[in-house]
Amino acid sequence: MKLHQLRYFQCLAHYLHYRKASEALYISQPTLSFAIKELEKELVVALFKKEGRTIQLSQEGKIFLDYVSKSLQILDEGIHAIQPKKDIKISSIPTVINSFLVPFIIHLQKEQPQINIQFRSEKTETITQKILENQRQSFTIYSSY
Amino acid sequence: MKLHQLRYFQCLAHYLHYRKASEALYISQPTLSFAIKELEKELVVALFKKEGRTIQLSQEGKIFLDYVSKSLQILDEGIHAIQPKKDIKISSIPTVINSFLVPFIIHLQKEQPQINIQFRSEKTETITQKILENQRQSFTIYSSY
DNA sequence: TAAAAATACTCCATAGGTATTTTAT
DNA sequence: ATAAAATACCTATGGAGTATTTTTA
Repeated sequence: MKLHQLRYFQCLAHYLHYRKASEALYISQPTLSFAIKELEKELVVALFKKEGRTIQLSQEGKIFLDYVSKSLQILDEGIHAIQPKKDIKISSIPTVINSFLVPFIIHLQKEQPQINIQFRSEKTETITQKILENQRQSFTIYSSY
Repeated sequence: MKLHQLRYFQCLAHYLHYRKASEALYISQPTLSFAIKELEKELVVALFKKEGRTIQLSQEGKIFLDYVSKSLQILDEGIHAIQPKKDIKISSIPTVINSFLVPFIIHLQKEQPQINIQFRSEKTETITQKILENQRQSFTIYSSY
């Protein structure tokens, strides 16, 4: 049994549609079909039943989904619990804050609420001076936000 | 992250000894070392700390172990919950029951308590007749018990 | 110096892909 | 006739191994 099979199962149980689920998982439809088939083979239990061109969870599938969801949730909590707090400190000129940083940070905070972000508006000379003094690191974010 | 890495982690956390844990897992010591290292790399957290030639769980390792144990236990319960009840019906001549079947079944019941075993003592002719009538299936168990 | 873990490689099983066929409305 | 899932086949990543080196009590 593989962890990814369980995540795929959970996703397919949600969509009840191989193509849509595979898209949500960013994998191909045959890959998802194969993964589910392998999981069912190992469990010797059909997790889904075909009803014409649509699929439904089987009785065992429903039961298994409950356990898998709880199990994965606890695992994810555990992963999160041991992650060190992440700090991002950004110094920027005002123009960049308004045009680019604010929407990016709003998005980032939604996705990664554990990241602590501080930003301050400063002159270009102050920023470059701090980088040169190694008080800050400089890198470029290529973003489509 | 892989399910086997979590099981390996759990086992190593129990033995706190790579060689012993690897033996309990029926894998080689380097394979265990590599698996744990990969897991730590992915988590960006040291799960164990080396104290001379012995190892201990790190603070994060202790926390993670709690979550992993709960998560895996729920998963295992789920797997068990959807398994159909297994039935084994054995017809046998008395000699075989005493010399071979009894110790085997004692062992099997300990390992697989969900399996329902029925056995009955019968004459060779009755047994072969039942097999021929397809009331029972015949197969040979090669066992070292 | 001996026991344990880490490192360096090799190999193969399988997760993933693309192309195609089968199935059901 | 069309949309969805299954099947067939190929590729490449990484999990497992053995052999060896490094580390530490």
